[in-house]
Amino acid sequence: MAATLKDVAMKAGVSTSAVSRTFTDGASVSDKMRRKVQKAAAELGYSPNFLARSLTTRRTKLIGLVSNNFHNPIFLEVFDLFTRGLQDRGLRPLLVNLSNETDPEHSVQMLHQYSVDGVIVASSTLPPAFSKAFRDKRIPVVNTFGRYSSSPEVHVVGIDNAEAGRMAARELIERGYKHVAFLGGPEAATSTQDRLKGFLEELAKCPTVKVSHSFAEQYSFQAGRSEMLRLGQGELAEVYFCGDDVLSIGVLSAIKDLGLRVPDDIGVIGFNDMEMSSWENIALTTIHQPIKQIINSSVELMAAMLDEPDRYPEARLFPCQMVERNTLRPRR
Amino acid sequence: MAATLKDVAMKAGVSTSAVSRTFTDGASVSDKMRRKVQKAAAELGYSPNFLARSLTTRRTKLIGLVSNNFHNPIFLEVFDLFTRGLQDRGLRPLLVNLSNETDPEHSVQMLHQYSVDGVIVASSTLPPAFSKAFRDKRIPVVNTFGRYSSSPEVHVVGIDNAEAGRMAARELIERGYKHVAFLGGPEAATSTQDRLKGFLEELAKCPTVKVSHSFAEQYSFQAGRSEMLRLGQGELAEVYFCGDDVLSIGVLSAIKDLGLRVPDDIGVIGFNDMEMSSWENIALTTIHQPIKQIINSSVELMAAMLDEPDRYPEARLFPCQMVERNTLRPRR
DNA sequence: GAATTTTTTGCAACCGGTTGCAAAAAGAAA
DNA sequence: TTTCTTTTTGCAACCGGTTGCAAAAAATTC
Repeated sequence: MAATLKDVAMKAGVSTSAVSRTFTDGASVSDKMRRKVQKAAAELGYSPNFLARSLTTRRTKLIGLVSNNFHNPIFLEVFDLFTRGLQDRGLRPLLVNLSNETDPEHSVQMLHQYSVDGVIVASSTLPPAFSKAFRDKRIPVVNTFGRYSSSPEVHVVGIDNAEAGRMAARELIERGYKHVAFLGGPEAATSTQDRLKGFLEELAKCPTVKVSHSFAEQYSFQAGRSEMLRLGQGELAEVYFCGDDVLSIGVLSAIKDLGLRVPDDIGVIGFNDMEMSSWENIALTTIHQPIKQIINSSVELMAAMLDEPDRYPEARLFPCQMVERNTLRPRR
Repeated sequence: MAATLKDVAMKAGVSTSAVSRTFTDGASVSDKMRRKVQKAAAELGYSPNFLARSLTTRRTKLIGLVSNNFHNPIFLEVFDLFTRGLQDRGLRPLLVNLSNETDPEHSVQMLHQYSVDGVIVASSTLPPAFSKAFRDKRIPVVNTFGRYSSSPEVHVVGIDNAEAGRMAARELIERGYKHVAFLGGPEAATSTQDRLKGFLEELAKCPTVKVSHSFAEQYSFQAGRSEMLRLGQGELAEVYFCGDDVLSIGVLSAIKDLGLRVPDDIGVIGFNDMEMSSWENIALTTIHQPIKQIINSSVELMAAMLDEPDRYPEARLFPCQMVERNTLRPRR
């Protein structure tokens, strides 16, 4: 149906190579030829077929964007930033939702079959083995929000979760809390483990502060809420460091139902600083994860890898920042 | 690098056709041959290249998923449902973020160049001309959340926004409100116009009820909040029908700052029923838009169009439902 | 104007698959 | 066994492009 290269060549009375060259930048064509071809192309409404082209160039400009986190509002910001960043570089995101996928290996193969130029794994809960599966197929991969390791096997862009945990601990100590608690996301997630580790590490330096911890079943409002309601049955800590903002908001809701006031009776500090946390009726004090920088850097790194596939793996870590709002008692 | 059809054929000592046929279902191959080929393929780690295949089959299984709404939390649910629905049918979403795209025509061409099998336009704010551009290129298109028209030129799946407006009006009348207001999203959006039209239409039947209306600049918390704060300077209505839940939440926040109580002093009814609206600390009374059904139906329709590209355009409309929570005074 | 260099162009092979067609092989009927 | 059907297989052309190479054309130098 649509016009092909051959049609244009015929119409312009030139060889197919000439047409191909007019549509490839950097190729050798005279101005006269280019004009002639462009005229014919315009008349036929021709534009080159990227997929056919990719067969010889071995470049599709397709990037697999894989995630399993379609319930945390912060991921809408993530998708927005990724799609724009990729588009700005002429790359196209092929979105893969791993939420109910039984066999991640299946996705690896599928992306391979679509000849994606690279894959971005945007998740802090997927096992590192998943990202490595792409590397084994020699597909460039960036694990955004992945676990920091001193000897990374794939590129990781994100934050140092252990340091973030320490930061939260220091903040709570400074504010004079004497009984603090960690309310993490899924226990199996590496981000949860690392944040808890850092948190406990720092608090170990202050033996006078009592520490406890527990986990919500997932990063969601209801999970945070029900975990907090459960905790409300027993003795409560003075402040809760939550693994994620959406969890924190669930916790805030539970605290209200328990008849307590924030931050007077009980404090809450979140993690991520998603847009919603700044809403005036929420006003969550939280630790800001610089997702804009993280994502831009991920895209940049991916673009660099397309030119240099065997780049030595690196970890790019960005510092987090406290964002003071209304859910923690003031500093002394 | 990766093994090709030819490699497998050579290794198995058969023709390339035989290999191709073992990987095409419905093709004529003997069991013996199939086993022989599969063995060789397994040893080489071969799997067919979808893009090369698409050249002859003229099917890529790629579906363009276009949206310009990456800030409304409900769209995370939308993307989740779309990606899963498409994946379940072996289709692959190529995500396009139209937010900062100056020239939508550019996206049309790009999707054409990637030979997508179809395009889903998920937006209630994009002009109908955009969807039509795909149809003009003979690319199957479904406009999800699009405007209902009695003579649609492209497939539309969504709700009857005018009817939704009427529904809201009836609800408020029943509850005895005597001064009601419409607080819509962007005035240019067809969904806003249609809802307002229905709303006014129904209220015109009750001349005793006073009606006013205004618009927020976009579907966002801050837009809703600042519009409500502005309205707070003058005389307020008894109840506000908001164009969207996220807008409503901004409105609720403003009302709180104005020192008023919901629903005693002032009522709010939202639209969409996104997950967040059910959170206990929000508990927004709203009109539920059946997005699950809408999206499943869109995917189903898209799948059907792949087999029958010239299907006569239809409008698929789903009824909305009131969801009673805590932001409206009780029915009398 | 001839010789030399540089640029432009077309030929033909190739990228990794699919498929119509006819020949070969296998199975059924006589 | 022979003949007729049916199934399986391979050949070769094709899908829509790109590209190395050598020939042709244009530009430069003497």
